Amino acid sequence: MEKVTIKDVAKHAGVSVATVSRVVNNNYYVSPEVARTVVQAISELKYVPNLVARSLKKDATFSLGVLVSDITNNYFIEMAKAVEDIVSKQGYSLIVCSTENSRKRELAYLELLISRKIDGLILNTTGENDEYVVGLSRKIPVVAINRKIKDTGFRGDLVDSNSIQGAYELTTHLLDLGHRKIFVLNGSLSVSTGRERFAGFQKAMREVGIKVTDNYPYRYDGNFTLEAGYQGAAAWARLADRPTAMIVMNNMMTVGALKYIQTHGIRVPEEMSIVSYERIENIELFSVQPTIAASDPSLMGGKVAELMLERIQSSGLNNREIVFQPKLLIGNGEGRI
Amino acid sequence: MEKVTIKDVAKHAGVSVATVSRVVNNNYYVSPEVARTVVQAISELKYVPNLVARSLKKDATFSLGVLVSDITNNYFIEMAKAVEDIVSKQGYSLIVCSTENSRKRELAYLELLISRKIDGLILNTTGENDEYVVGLSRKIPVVAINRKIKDTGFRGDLVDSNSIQGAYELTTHLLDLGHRKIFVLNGSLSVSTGRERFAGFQKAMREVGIKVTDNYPYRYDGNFTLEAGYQGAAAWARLADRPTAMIVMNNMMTVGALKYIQTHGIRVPEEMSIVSYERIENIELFSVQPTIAASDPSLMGGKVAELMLERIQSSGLNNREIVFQPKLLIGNGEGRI
DNA sequence: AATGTAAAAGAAAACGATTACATAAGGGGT
DNA sequence: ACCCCTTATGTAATCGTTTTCTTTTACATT
Repeated sequence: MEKVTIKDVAKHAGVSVATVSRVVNNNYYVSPEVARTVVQAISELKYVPNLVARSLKKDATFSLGVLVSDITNNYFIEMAKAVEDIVSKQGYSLIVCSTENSRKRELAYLELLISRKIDGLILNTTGENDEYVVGLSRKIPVVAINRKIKDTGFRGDLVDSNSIQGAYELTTHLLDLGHRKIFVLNGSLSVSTGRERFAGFQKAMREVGIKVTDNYPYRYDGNFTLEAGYQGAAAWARLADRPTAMIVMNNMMTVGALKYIQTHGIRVPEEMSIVSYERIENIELFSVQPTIAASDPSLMGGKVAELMLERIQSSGLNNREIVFQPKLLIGNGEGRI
Repeated sequence: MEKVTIKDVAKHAGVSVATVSRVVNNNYYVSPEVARTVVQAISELKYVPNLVARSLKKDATFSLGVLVSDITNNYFIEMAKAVEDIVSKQGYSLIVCSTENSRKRELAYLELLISRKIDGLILNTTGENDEYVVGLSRKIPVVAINRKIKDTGFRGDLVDSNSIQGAYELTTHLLDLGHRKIFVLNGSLSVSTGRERFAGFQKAMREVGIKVTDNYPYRYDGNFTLEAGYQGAAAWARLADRPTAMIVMNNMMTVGALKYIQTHGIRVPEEMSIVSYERIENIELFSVQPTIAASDPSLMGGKVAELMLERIQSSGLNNREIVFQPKLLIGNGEGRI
């Protein structure tokens, strides 16, 4: 009753452990009769193979590490779910961890996952341990999501949303509505996503003749968190000449900004228009529904899974980059000037 | 460079593997000088212990299975996060899986987790494999969340929200506002949560002299999903004599119902008042903000972690039940009749 | 009849740790 | 001088699998 191993099955079936193993993995000559006996014994004893032992021997754990910046962000959950849906069919499990954008946490989790011998890593990098990640990337398959691995020498894939394009389109949308004084609520400029979204904003502004330099006055550099969004909106509110519009570079910050807006009774879009990058869960039910630029996290997750499985199967693949084009979903958070 | 094991470290440091192991686990006599050499060797070779091998030997994987009905439900994410925060300090990792309330999926995950040799199971049961779970519960520590394990013989803990009380208070709240025709949007009656919330509703109704029998006309039995919520609201809408209020038994269904309400232009609370069980993420930003009864998932998760760690450490504990009292958070989704 | 090959099964060596057991040196107590 | 205990280290067994060797048998080919 307690702890039945392959040995017990072998004894019970009157065969060697090798034979039992062969039946379990059915990948070698075993006569039908013996196989039947073994199957019988397995079900009688309720034997279930010890995956830990198997992992040790096979040097493969059939588990994948997923390291995202914020597990509270529904966007990542959707993505992880899509990944799981696919890889679980091949027997893989996910260990999902949240770095909270902390260098230390990320490193600690990376080390933990490595010692747990994960077969592959799916990483939304903080950008602060990228040298380490580069090292990893030549030991195990790595697929980066949304944020590029900074260091050269990285060996792996990237599944990204076209941040420049998305931010460009959001900005253009505001410009088309007549806005010229636009507040930009940036994400972390230390990660590619943050920089590129800002670049997309700059590009659109430049096209209407507005130079957005480093000391652009209508700007708040946040770190993609709810709190940063709240603070960013507060920074907007403190300005003497409040911009008529605001572009927020991710969903969490947008929620934070909306909370500020809500609690301070700011009328949208009369006093301020707001647009945002990335999907927000249940936005259809919000009283203020910002227009958003977004790529489908399920689709992205599907691609991540696909690349990962390929990379696990065949080594020596070149780096690949899959870039999704964000779509604009028009809301009610912006008005014509 | 590739794959450095304890043997390599031993050789490099000129000691036996046993000594290296002792240094790594520092739980046995090792002279300071030798220890220093070993530490040196470890860092030079960048040795990291293989947790798979350790698990096999120690018969402990330091990983916990978390099986919830719906990983898309922020409520469970918050809870899982709280659990992780605590158990990770003791070196435990979480494998989180989503059953989608499917018997088959739950069973498959249970078997997978067992063969992965998890040290403990945290389970939001579907109620359909409870005999199996009872069996498990006498092999590894099990902590149930929100839903009771049906079968007798279960050996483990339960962390729950007082469903009867929560539903009772929500109903009473509506009754106090003058409502008498109240539509009830039930969750799965096959799980304790669903049954108890319904019972709480019945109790409150009985107190004002209304018998809610099995063929109560204002009722829809859903299964805690978004889709069920949508359908439930549709069922309400189809009634000739629409009840003036609706009580929805979990957050996902409430979101579904709100979506129906939104897309069909039903005015809240003029045409219908709505109250709900469990927190909804970002409800502050909704245009309709139902009053909710909820227990704090972080607090509950903290308790779950605590019970689990205790159960891992000492065997032979009695079953424990921790019941959180839900609090009413008043919104704007209901009106006086 | 001799030989080659495929099918079937077992014995035993891994995988990378932990740990029970054995051994030895150094001191303190008598 | 003897014994015993503590400290320090090594040897080897073990955890539960998979898999490489073997060996044996049976059958087809010549």
